[in-house]
Amino acid sequence: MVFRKTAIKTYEFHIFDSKIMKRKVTLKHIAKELDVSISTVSKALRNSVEISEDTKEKVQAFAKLYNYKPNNIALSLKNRKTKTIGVIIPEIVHYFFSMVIRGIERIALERGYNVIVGLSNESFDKEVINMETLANGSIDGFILSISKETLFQQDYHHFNETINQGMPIVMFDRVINEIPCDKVIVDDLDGSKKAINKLVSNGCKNIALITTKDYVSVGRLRTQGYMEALSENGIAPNAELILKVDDKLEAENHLDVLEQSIEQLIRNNATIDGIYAVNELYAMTSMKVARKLGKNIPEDLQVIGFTDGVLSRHSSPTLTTLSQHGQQMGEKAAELLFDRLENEEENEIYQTIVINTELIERESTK
Amino acid sequence: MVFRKTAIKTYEFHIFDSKIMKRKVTLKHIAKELDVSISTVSKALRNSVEISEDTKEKVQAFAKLYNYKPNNIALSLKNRKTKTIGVIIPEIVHYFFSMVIRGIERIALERGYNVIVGLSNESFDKEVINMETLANGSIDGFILSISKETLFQQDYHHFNETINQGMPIVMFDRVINEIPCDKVIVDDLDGSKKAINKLVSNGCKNIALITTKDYVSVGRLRTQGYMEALSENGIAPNAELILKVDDKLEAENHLDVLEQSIEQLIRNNATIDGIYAVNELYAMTSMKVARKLGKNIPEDLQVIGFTDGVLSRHSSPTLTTLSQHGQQMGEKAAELLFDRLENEEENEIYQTIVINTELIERESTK
DNA sequence: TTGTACGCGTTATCAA
DNA sequence: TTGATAACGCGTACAA
Repeated sequence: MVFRKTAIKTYEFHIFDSKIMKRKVTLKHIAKELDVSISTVSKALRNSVEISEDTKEKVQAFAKLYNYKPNNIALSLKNRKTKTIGVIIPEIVHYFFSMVIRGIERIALERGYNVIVGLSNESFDKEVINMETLANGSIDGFILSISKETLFQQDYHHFNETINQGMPIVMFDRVINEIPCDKVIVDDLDGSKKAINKLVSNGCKNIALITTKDYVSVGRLRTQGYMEALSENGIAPNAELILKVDDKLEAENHLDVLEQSIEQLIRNNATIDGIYAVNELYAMTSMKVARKLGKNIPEDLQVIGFTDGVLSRHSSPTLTTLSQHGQQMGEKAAELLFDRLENEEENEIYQTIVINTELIERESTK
Repeated sequence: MVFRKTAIKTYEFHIFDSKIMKRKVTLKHIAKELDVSISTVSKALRNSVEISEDTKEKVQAFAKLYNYKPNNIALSLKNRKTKTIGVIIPEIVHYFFSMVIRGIERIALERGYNVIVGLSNESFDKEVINMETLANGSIDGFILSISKETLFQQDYHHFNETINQGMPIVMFDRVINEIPCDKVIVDDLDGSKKAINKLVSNGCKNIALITTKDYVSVGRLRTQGYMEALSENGIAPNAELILKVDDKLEAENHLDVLEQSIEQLIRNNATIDGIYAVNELYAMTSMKVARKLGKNIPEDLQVIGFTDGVLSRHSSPTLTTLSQHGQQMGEKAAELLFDRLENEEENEIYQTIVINTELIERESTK
């Protein structure tokens, strides 16, 4: 086996493991082969001044030939940090969450971190299990968005325990104020106001709201924004125009129930000329039902949805939405976490970063 | 500090670290505190018969009190396996890929593995970098789908090197036959035939194809299926009816170009009564353009798309599609990988599992 | 300039 | 029944 390093020097190494190398080569292998000590190899590879040029060249040539790479696990154990973070989200087949992951991943690659993804599936138990299996040394910190079940049960002990063990958490979108950690949220209240103001200034007098039950914090805030914005515009909120969908209905007929509820809402309130929905799917479904009932969009009825996703852009008519900037949220969350991890002194001051929503006007509004 | 284990025994432990425990507790801490050796603690916690009941109870009580959990990194180093796999996909904000991840994650949780996700972003370099940063001991194996750029450049050295180092790979969807590894693919050829047969039996005489350039293997196979199915139905393929979109156009105006091309296609061929598109977006866009040109769907024109996603289910009219069963593909890929990792003897026989497509009929066909 | 010893946290083997 | 030791792979302080 001949390895030519320069025009001048040529090293000859006998093949040091007659069977094909299947296991990764370690410092130990190299040391044995070149008949030096492990630490010499280690130093040589890190170009230490302690080692002679000759030895360094020889070692580096050998290492390159056998494609030596330091073992990450050993480094993690030694350094007491893994350069890996855990991301727990309720669902991945979802435009917003996958955008967040994309943002996290982008920053992680940039700053040399790996990302372990865990799905809670909106279940409290899975959220706990996922966190426990990762909190045993596998990762340096968490980025997460709380599952609906956890929000509903209001059991947050696993977050507090994790934080107490010195593992930082950054929460995004679905957060709990009481937990001491950094947070990245969207301005749900302000977003709602933007939407309602838009509808009002476009001439809407009877704006319906399609939202979720109140235990999902974002739903509650968006509802609150709707109420406040109406008041600010001198419009008295009408309970008749508010539809609270139970989104725990993960049953087969979830969509049917949704459609029926919306149909009833529109039928019972013929004067509805605007709909504000707290997510894209509710908005899409509203448009579908409205058209079925003979309403033209946006002439008879204008629709705005929270959460900008693929559906909004490709529906007919295309949907006016509030973008949450999911990727930006992910990037921000990642930066907060990495900064905290790399900051030596423990900082007990936690930030909450608010990402502004953006009204993206499309065909469903005038 | 009193810890009551049973009605009979009560242990009293003095708080062994007066400041609040921030670092995770280790065997060493426990050993020191209880004044026994580390190995005694280790054995006691694993309920070894070597250790006396008394000691076991005491150690276990203490461990529970301080919430001891073995450090995963140390175990990984010792066992030479991490129980973690790497998943490299081109894009995560994509229904199919996120379904695959969901499938992988489900099996991983079930079998006690963690999942590190890396995004290649369709770039060769990022694919290589992602693989290199993970192949240094962080994971036990890969599941991946090849980036378009890699397919285009046909440079597969990183796959071969990884496999040669004894790290197994399972490829899904976008695979290369020549690489020695397990594979999970969809029957693109057969799926296309199902679609074409459906359109033909529904009365279509002039079926257009909207596909990608040939270097994406799935696009090529789907095109081939279209051709063969037409022949089998006694219809001569017409080059005029085939539109090959260059999907490397990631530019802002990508969608515009797509729309224009499709509009031209339909204008130039007024007799088109069926469109088969190799993905959901192309199919949706076709419907949109067709309606703009005054065609009724499905009366004048029937449309089928490959890849079943959110768009198909919520468009108006809803779209008939071929489902790839992304979640099932992910589950299968994960099982193949875990089985191989847990099988002691090296098995040089690689499987290719073909997942059947399913035609999901909706409103865009009669 | 090179090598020895130690520690990261764990388990397994062997000795006491 | 318990404990000392070695090993997994690495980096570094210190000794030679």
